[in-house]
Amino acid sequence: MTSLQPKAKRGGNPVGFETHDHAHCIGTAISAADTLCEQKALRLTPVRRKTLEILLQEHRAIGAYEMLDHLREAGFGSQPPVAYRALEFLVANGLAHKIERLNAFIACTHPGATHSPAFMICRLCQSVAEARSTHIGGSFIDAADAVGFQIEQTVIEAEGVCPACTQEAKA
Amino acid sequence: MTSLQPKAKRGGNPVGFETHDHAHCIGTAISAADTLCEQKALRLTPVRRKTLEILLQEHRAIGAYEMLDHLREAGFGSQPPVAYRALEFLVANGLAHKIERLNAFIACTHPGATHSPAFMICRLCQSVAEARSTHIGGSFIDAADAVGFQIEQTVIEAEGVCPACTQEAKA
DNA sequence: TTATATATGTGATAACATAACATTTAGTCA
DNA sequence: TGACTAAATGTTATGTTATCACATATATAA
Ligand SMILES: [Zn+2]
Ligand SMILES: [Zn+2]
Ligand SMILES: [Zn+2]
Ligand SMILES: [Zn+2]
Repeated sequence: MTSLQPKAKRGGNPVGFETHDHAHCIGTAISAADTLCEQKALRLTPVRRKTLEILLQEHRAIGAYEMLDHLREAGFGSQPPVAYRALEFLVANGLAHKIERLNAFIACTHPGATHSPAFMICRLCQSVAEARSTHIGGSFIDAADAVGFQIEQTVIEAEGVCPACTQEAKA
Repeated sequence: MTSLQPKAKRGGNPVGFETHDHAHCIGTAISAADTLCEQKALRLTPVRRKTLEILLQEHRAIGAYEMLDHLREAGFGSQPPVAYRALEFLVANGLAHKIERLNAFIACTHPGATHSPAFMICRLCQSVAEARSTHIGGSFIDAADAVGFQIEQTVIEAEGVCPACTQEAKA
């Protein structure tokens, strides 16, 4: 993990390439998840909570089998459905997302509001940043409307090189 | 396959939900591929050509193992790399695309120009339409530029209900 | 021709994902 | 409380998607 720091960001910009107080970031996210689950009467059971904690701790996209390894170490079941079911719960309730390009999962950086996320995946350091994608998805929705296609869900992912890796390449 | 027909399209609109002269569509596409490969000094070998023909013939997203079945029947090798390598060639050279959401492949509807395609996937009839996505990808590129992320490739896919299936649902 | 690079065939295996069913746990209500 | 029900978890087995490694064949270049 490098500490090279790209330009500062403001609300509404992508999240994930900047340095930050990670412990605080985890705590905030868990609290938000607790609140959200209480409001929606969802059960954030131990294995689901641990799964979310691992996603937040790692702060990157994690495959289901890598997650399974973590869960096993934490004393939970050791078979694939254990991981897949917990991840499915988190994704279904907006606490995590699946990165289709990577067959991997990542914690949502702004859970609560329903949103169609967009991701930027660095092919060099494998970091993944989530952007609020209102306008990105918006133009897609317009294009779909024009032909009568009813969008229910979108997958918007970009692969490339993150700011930090771009800097390193120049150096 | 239904023959219900949504609104007509013009150039620049999505392709794939309308009825059309399929034989002509295949012939045109193969010719275009021949031309493109000649220009770029690419080798459209028998197995690669057959793979493209199958994608065009089926006119839908096809998994690698289904493709492998077709290739085996056509007298080619019967092991997974046969299909994956041919598909990789077609994708790398813009003659086909991978639909990440489906882990499947589809012929490009307008090969030649480098483009970042966007797809609309019907969850009812499994049809897939490719849209020219200049402005869709464009807004994503702007968002990435704002944080210094260098986009090299994009995955833009929408899942929902196509015009024909929407009509059927109403009826 | 000889050398070199590219492409293909094949067997084995890795990585990702789900079906089916038994067991346990959490909430409901007589 | 205990019996009932629904939800969640554990586990076995299997299905699906993708790649590695290496031998062989084919095309291109010197
Ligand atoms: Zn999110
Ligand atoms: Zn990077
Ligand atoms: Zn295309
Ligand atoms: Zn449809």
